[in-house]
Amino acid sequence: MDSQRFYRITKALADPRRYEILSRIAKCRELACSDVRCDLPITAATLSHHIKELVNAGLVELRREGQFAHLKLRRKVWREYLSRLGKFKTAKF
Amino acid sequence: MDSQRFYRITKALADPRRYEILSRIAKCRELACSDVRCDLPITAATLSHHIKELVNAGLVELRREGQFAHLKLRRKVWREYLSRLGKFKTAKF
DNA sequence: CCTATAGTTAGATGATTATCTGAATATCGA
DNA sequence: TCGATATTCAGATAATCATCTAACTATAGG
Repeated sequence: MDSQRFYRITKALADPRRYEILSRIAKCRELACSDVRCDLPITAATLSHHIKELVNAGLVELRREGQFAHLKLRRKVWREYLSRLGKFKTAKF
Repeated sequence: MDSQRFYRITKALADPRRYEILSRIAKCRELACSDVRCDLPITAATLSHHIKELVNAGLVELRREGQFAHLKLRRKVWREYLSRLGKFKTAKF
């Protein structure tokens, strides 16, 4: 994982609303935007903005099918992110 | 680790400069502010601001001794953060 | 005491960004 | 074709925040 992706992911996680959105996506195999939003107090436009950030960061994959956009966590990327964060502390104290 | 601390940490990591600062602190047992800053292109005031965020997030411990403020990564908190992030993905796909 | 060094605080500024509204596009079902 | 639903886009706004300068406190060493 290169630094640019790493920082984009870190930034993407930093907004609580976006984190919640990602969390919902992660709990399912796949989820449509409208299902993500169901009881969140945000407009569709705002959700669309957050989804774009998550896709840009490489954390979420978007598959279009008819009227729907299906979202999926890219679990490999997520694992790579955790792995890089885990290597952060190099010294052993 | 409660949600407030979790979000503060996530936010604290989201600025690349602050991440670099934390990274420097993590590589040592303890480090003075001036040593953290040595070759960073920021003013002492800016560093002070970042340090405050890291301390507020609970990631860094500050020990005063004479003119110096010694900084140390709170490794237990860091481990707890990683652990919570790791539990993020509950579904198994 | 004086000066240099370490760090903090207060206030200003400019950039980023989360959110909205309103309009647009696309697809589906009747 | 018409209306409903899903999503996106463009532009505006308000909040957040990284950074600076300038002034401040505190300590160490002559």
